[in-house]
This record gives sequence, structure tokens and C-alpha cells, in this order.
Amino acid sequence: MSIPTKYDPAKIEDKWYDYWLKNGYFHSEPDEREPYTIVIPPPNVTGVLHMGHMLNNTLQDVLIRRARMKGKNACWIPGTDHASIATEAKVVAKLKEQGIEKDDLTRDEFLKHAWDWTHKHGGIILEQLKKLGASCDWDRTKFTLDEDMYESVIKVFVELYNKGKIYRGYRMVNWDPEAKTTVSDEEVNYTDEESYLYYINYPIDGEENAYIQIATTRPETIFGDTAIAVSPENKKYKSFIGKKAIVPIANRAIPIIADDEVDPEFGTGALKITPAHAPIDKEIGERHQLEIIDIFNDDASLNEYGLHYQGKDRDVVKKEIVKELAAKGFLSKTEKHTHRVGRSERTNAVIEPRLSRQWFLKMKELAQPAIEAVNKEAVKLIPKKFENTYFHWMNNVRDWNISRQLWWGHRIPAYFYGDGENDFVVAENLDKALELARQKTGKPDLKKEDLRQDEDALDTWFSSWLWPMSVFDGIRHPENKEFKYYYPTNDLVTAPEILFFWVARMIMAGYEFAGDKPFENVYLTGIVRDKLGRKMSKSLGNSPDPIKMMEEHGADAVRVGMLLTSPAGNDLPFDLDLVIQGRNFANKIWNGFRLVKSWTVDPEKTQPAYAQTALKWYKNRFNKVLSEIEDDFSKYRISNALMRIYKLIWDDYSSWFLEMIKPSFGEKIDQKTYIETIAILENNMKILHPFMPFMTEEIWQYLKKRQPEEAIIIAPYPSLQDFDDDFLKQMIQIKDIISGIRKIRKEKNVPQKEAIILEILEKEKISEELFPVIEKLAHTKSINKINQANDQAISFRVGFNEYYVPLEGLIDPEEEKLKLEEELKYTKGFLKSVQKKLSNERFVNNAPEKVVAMEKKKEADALAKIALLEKRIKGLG
RNA sequence: GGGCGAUUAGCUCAGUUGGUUCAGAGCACCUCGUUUACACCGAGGGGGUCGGGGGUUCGAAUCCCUCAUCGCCCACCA
Repeated sequence: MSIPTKYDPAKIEDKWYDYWLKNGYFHSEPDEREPYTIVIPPPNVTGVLHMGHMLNNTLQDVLIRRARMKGKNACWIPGTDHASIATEAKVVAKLKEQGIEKDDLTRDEFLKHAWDWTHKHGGIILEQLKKLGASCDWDRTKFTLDEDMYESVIKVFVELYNKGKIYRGYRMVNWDPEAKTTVSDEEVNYTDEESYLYYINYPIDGEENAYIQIATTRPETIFGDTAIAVSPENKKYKSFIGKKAIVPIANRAIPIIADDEVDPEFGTGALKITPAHAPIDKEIGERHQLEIIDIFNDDASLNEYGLHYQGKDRDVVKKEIVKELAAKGFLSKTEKHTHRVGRSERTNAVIEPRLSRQWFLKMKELAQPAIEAVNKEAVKLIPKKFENTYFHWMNNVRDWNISRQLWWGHRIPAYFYGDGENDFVVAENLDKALELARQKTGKPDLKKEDLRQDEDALDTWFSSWLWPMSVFDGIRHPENKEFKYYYPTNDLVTAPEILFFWVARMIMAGYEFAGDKPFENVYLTGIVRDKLGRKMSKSLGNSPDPIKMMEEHGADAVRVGMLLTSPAGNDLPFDLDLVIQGRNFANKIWNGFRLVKSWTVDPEKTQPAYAQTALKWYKNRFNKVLSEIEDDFSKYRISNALMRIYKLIWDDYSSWFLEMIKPSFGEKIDQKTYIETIAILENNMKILHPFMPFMTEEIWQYLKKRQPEEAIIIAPYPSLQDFDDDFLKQMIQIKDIISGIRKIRKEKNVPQKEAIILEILEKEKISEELFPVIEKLAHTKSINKINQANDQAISFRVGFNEYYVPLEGLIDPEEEKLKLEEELKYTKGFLKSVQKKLSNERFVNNAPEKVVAMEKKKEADALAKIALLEKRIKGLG
């Protein structure tokens, strides 16, 4: 059987994925083993895979595969989120294309369209994750609108309502006029935008030619003005307080009031108050019991209060009213002004602050155990720097507006029986609602038809905050076996952008409903950016197509590319070069494997000394690196761990170890070395498997005929063994000697096939055990110890020892001398700095003994070296 | 406006309690190389006064102050 020269991922990746799937290696059931659980951050059900998902899920897969190999019962729960706003917006847009308006449909009709859309496009992203190699337990795939998930959400809502934590409030909310729904504070993005500040004169009621001037960015809201406020400290306006001003165009008289909130420095120092449309105005309005006039329709066009502007969009009205104000002499001046504008994360529409009756969840109490959990590190945020942000947000948490004016989602289980503000009951279903309503109203003849369920749906996050519990049915049945076994989960990998949306709320929900944290560690990834540092986005077109990239270069290469430079919490400046580096690595490994497979074993042959040493060295080296990798993983330094494996395999294994044991041309390899080399290769593949699952399985299966239960995906991870650090240090010396010889060969053009002699002037003991390696790699015909310098040779130093390579006819004494003099100069400089330190009394008196002793040794060493060099230079004449 | 974090080689980052091994890694770069695993390669090499300034200390990339630049989070400036 011939092995292809080049590793071709396209040919094998699907094969192994199917193999793992078929053998059920992704599936988990509770058993006696220790569980290791991750719940996926559920992507939008109709979403497609982007680079952020790639990074995120690669990390999760690395963690889950490693845990699986380490003998844990690894369970990675996949699933999707119904993503109410995003999905509903997509469905509305699609219907519009077909000439259908949402408003013309009934709720049920619309939901049917939404479900059709979901069934058509839903789950594509999960299929894409399979290409990446994600070893999720697909039998456990969940969707946030599944029946059991739905029941969990409703149960929680009812419970929280009964505890008094959910209430209805007439509050200022963020209104998205495009999606025609409220959005949470977290879903509003603020940016500085250029606009204008308009100075408008409001005539004083009953006075001639007297007016008060205000400055506003929103002249179109004057129809909602119900007062003008000034600072009580402001002398300029003292005389105005208590008078009335006339709203231009609207011709209404409104009071001029004093309020501390008004900044006398800003604009004119007078502020028009529109309680329905600005948070600060609402507060001032409440303090002064001002009338509230809402001038907008749901789509931010003006309603009847807008008079002749009724029906026109706010932006159109702004332009037109400025002209009218100017024409009628109310507009005094216009100046450029930069201010912060809030836009909806989903639709990018400018958010309209609006007073509206909504459902809220009290957060203050829920936040307490969640703060405590992070504080005492029951839940760890990685990297730690996010804890500050977390605490800050949690300590200032505001009530959560959980209702959305959407149909796609969990419908709020509140049932109205009348028109009064409190004429409703909250219950799991209509039957229970009826019962409650009958009790509450005292009307036993109340019928189902008399009840009307709230039209609104819940914020998507109100279902995802239960995710780690609801996927195990822990909300409906907290005593069930699965929930008890898998919960709390272990690691959560997600983006810092949703720290508050999701992570913080899951922690709150965990303590509130299960009395325990939802997970132990939260690994926060960075944002995937392009080479220029821009966030990758569809609109910029700067994001590579992950699927195409995996097809071209292999999923393993892409995984390596994603992880090479992405420490937790740091943005990942992604570039195709990283994937190429991953691909090159795969090819390197492949060829290292091919080389080993090409050897034929001679059972009669005895093991050469160099091979024995090489094996001893590599095994020690492997264990040292393994211990470093363990440490990296314990600190979630995943990139670092990968880089260590990369260097281990490329440098230690390929460049050094394989070269050491490689049989000479035409020769066979001895059995012992061969068997051990295979074992070494297998261990390399094992520690690499979490990062490059496909190629490692391919090589693993190529190496030996294996039964399904012997697949690498479930092979036991190498256990950590002791290593001899001194021996490893000796090998570093040997490597330096070999490099020294290579350098001479290069400088003097002595080809590798020409054997050379190495002479050693030994000042410190060097172990002869390692000489066969020098012989093999530097191609020496003899290695001799000598007692004095050989002037007919080229020299180099490693540590305190001098090495000579006699090369007749190629020696240039002047060149040698120059080299030595340069080194002498450097050593003298070094000595000077050491002696300067040692002559400093304060150093000698204050520094710890150990440090002083070290400096003294440095001094002695330098002196010895100088003597040596001087002698050599003298010898050269 | 308030808070947090960062600034180390061309790029992306390590650098644990200040003291051999503290100035490192990978990529990129330069030179050489058709040696029978791999040019998706090998061998060798260059490159940073650790953002600026000040301080503490015998000793600072590491601790303190300050300035500059960048990033993030929070906030009702019309």
C-alpha cells in the first residue's frame, strides 16, 4: 500500500467524521465516570457559520476531545437559538419580497411562515460545524423553541411573576421603529454622529417680543413638548420661571420650570421637555407632574399630535419643520453638533426612546449570588480582566425589559380578562389562567373566550439564560438523573460581547432555579478581525468563507490557523497565512509519518548507540513538554499549548529525533528502535488529536489495523511521567556542538557527506553517552579529547569547552584570531559589568547571598575564559 | 463624563513572587542548499536602549507617579 506524498485532507475528513459518528463516540450517557460537559452557545437557527463561530467551536472541540481522551465522560450539547428579532426580521423581509405585509397576517399565519423558514434554513449551521470536526452529541441537539424548552421558559416566567420579580411597568424603553419592538439596553449600540443643534425661540405667553431660546437636536419633537426647564441657579432665566412659553407651530402654552438636572452650560441653558421621548425629560416630567404627549406611531412616523406632519417619518419631519420654523422666524441659528446616537443592533435603525407599557424583571436580587459566585471564584472568568467589567455591570444592573413586540418567540403567559391595568393573570396555560381569573374576579362563569393572551413574546435571552439547565430538562424536572449528573457544566466558551446578555444572566438563573452555578469556567474569546484590524462582517466583505477554506486547506489546517495566535480575550487578527501555516504543519507531520513507514525492519540488527540515546532523549523531552502542556491547559492557554506541540513535533521530533535514528542509505532499522519510534509517533498523534482530529486519526489508522474501539478519538491520553532535566540540558550542549560543526561546514564549504574529525578541549565534563549522536548528525569520523589547542583547526566554544575541527588547507589563522579577539572583547566587557556590580558595597551587603555567589561565579568563569582566549590568541602568533 | 485594560523584534504574542537560564517564541525577512520524508523543505543568520519622562531599589520589561497613544465597558448631556 503506497502512502500519498502529500496529505490530502479533502479525501479523508468526511470519512473519519462519519466513522466517529457511526461508532457513537460523540454520544454521552450518564455513567460512573466523571462528567465533562460543555453547552454550545446556540447560534441563530437560520444563521450561517462565520469566523467567530469557527474560533469558538474549535476551542470547545479541543477541550471536549481532550477530556474524552483523558477518560472523562465528555458531553458537548449542540443546539440553536430561535433569535426572535433576527429571525422575525428575516421572515418579514422575505414576505415583503413576496408582496406580503406582516400586518396583513394573523399571528398563526405569520408563525407558519416563520416555521417554514426555520425548517428550510434551520440547522444549516450545525451541519457546517460537522465539517469543522465538532464532536457534539448530536442526539442531544436542542432548539430554544422545542416544546420542553418552551415549557421551561413559561414555568420560569410564572414562578418569577409569583415571586413578585416580574412586573409590568410604564417605562422608557428603547424602541426599534423598524422592527417595531422594544430592544434591551444591551442591544443598542451608540456611535458619535454629526448632526445639528437647532436654536429655537419660544415666545413668552402674553408678552410682546419676549421669548426664551432653547437648543435641541430634535426639532421634530416639539409637538411633544410639555414644559421648558432651566437650572434654578441660572440667573439669566430666573425671571422666566413660572411664566408660560408658546410652542411654535403647535401653539400650545407650556410652563417654564426650574430643575436641577438642567445643565446651565449646555446650549442656551434652557431645555425643552418631551417626557414621552427622552429619558431625562421623563424624569423631569415626573418630578413636575407634566403631561405626557407621545407623538409617534410604531414606525416613528408622527401621529395626530404632529398636526400637518401626521403620517410623515421623523427624519422627513425634521427637515421640513426646520424650514417651517425658519420661515416663521422661530429658528434663531443652526450649528454643527456631534452627539451619541443609539442604533438597534439588529436593524441599525435609530432607536427612539419611548414610554411604553412593558414587562420587566427585577434584577438587583438575582444579581447578588451571581456577583458572589465570581467573587469567590466558584465561577472563573478567563481572562480575569473581564471580572472588573462584570462586577461593574452587575453592581449597577437595571431591571430587564423582557417583552418584545414580536410573534416569533415564547409568548408571554399573561391573560387579560378586562381593560384595567391589573385585569390579568399569569399562568402556564389557558386552563390554569381561567381558574385563576375566576378566583381573582370572583366570577365563576368566566369563559376561556373571555381571556385574551398578551400579544408580546419574550426576549430571546429570556430562554437562553436557562440553556445549561433546560437542555437537561433541569427546569421542569430538577431531580432527573441527567441534570444531576451533567449540571453544573464545566466550561463555557463564548464571546465577551455577550457577557451581560447571556453569561451573567445564566449565572443568575443558575443560582435562582438550580441553586448552583451553571458552569465553572468561562473562556472568553476575542473578536476575529481582518489583517487591517477591522471586525469581520458580511457588509465589509472581509470575511473568508469558512467552508471554502476548509475544503481548500483542510479543517485541521483551519483549526490550527484559528488557534495559533488567539490567547483568551485577545482579538484574533486572522489571515489566510495562519491557515497556510497550519497546512504546512499538517504536511510536515504527514511526511514524518511517511518516512517512518518507509523503513524496513531487520530483526537481526542490534540497536545502535545513537538510536538508544535518541530514544532516551526524546522520551524525556516529550514528558517535559507534556508537563508544560498540562500547565497551559490548566490556565486555558490553549494557543500556547498548541505552539508547544507544534515545536515539539517540528523541531524535536522531525528535525532532531528522526534525523538521529534515521538508518543510513540502503540500511534497515533495528526492531527495538522501530517499535519505540512507532510508540513515540502514536503519542505525538494523541496529544495533537484535539487540535487536528482528522489527520491524527488517519495516521493512527494507517500505522496499525485497529478495531473501532481503538480509534484515536477515544484512545487514552499519554500519562505524565518523570523526566531527567539534566539529561535534557546535556542534549542542548550536544545540539550546540552539532550546530557549531554545521556552521563550520557551511563557512568552509565542507559537504555533509565528507566526514570530519572533532577534537575536544574539555574544561567541564561532557557525557560520552551522547557522542554517537554527534557522530551521526555532524558526520564525524572520530571524536577525540585533546589537552591543548590545535592551531591547525577551526575552533568554536560551547559552554567552557573548546572544540576543534582540523581542516587541512582551509585554515586561515588571521580569521581565527579575529574571531577569538572579538569574543575576548565581549568577555572582557561582560567581566567589567560583573566586577562593577561586585565592587558596589551596597550590592554585596544587600543582595541575597545566592545572588552574590552567582555573580562571583560569573566573575571567575569570565576570568578563566579570558585566560583561555588570550592563550589561544598568543598561540596563533 | 466615569471606570478598566493594554503599549516588549516588521507582525501576533510569552515573560509567573524584581536577581544565572531575562530580553524570548512563531510567522515574516536575509544567505546558502536538487543529501534517497517533506521546497507546504533543510541549514545558517540579522533584528528590540521592553511607548516617553520621573521615582523606589544594590538591582526594574517586572513596583510607584506622570504624560502620550490605542482598545473595551458603563452613563440621561438636550
